[in-house]
Amino acid sequence: MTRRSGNQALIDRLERADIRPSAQRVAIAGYVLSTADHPSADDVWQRVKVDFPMVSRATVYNTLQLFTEHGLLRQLVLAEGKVVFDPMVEPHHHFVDDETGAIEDIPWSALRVGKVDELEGVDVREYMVVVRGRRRRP
Amino acid sequence: MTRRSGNQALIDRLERADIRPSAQRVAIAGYVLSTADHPSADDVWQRVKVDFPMVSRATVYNTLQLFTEHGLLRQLVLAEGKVVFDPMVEPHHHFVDDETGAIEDIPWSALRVGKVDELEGVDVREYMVVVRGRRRRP
DNA sequence: GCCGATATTTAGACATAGTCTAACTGCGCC
DNA sequence: GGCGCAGTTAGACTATGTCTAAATATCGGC
Ligand SMILES: [Mn+2]
Ligand SMILES: [Mn+2]
Ligand SMILES: [Zn+2]
Ligand SMILES: [Zn+2]
Repeated sequence: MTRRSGNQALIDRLERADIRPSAQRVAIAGYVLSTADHPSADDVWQRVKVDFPMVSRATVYNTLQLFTEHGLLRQLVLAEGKVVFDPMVEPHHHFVDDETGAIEDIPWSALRVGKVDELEGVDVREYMVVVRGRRRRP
Repeated sequence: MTRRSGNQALIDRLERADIRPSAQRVAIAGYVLSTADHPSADDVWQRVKVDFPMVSRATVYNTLQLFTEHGLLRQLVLAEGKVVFDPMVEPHHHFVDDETGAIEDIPWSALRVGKVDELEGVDVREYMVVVRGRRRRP
């Protein structure tokens, strides 16, 4: 299965991450590596199927796992029953809307967290602030 | 179904929270309201069944939900595939051990978070720092 | 270009957390 | 004692995620 391109940048990105750019992987990457949403695996599957109806659920799950292992995505667990994927792999914080469940990024510099290095007896790998509440009506 | 007591304090606590203290609810409360763990619903079920073998899974789920609605517990989602319950309802932060999955409380005063009130366009209900890493070998 | 080896994809079975339903139990009140 | 209701129960059902075994695509050597 080959794909007419415009996808060269995406293919390069996968190859730089040591991932063979199969058609399915490029299709999945095309959505998930550039979204500002924080989609679940099934969200990604639904979206990719629009352009690529034959892609299987297993392939989407496997591919998201692969991208995560190769540092292109992060997995987040912020709400019940759903792992979501985040293409912003640099440290940042998150806001979770109580009403809609939407997850939004908060830039690292927008909040200030102190004294993490004073925690006793732990080697910290990462940390983030999770803010919950409501987006204000405009 | 009646239960020999020593449970009067627990019964009072449920009644103060406007919850009728059935035998099942008292048994569940006896574990979940005083644990330092952050147990899942099925963890609670397994534990309560030791002393109370006939309790059903639905009752445990319903009761934990009820306790949460009445402010005796909080639900946390910090790792995949499992909602956990936390009897410490005051604001605090959490450490998640990458190796064991164990969740530990970090007192509110142990970390310092600034600029949350400067976030634009959101009404903040709560926030916490989630720290991930490894507990250091002693 | 063909061929065997390897990597990837696929459908569907399986596992598990959580929800829902409909029947049953037991207590409070007449 | 019988009625009504809150609470409990077993089990069916749903949804997310994992696993398997077979099919397919790609690659490197010829
Ligand atoms: Mn979704
Ligand atoms: Mn558990
Ligand atoms: Zn993010
Ligand atoms: Zn806690």
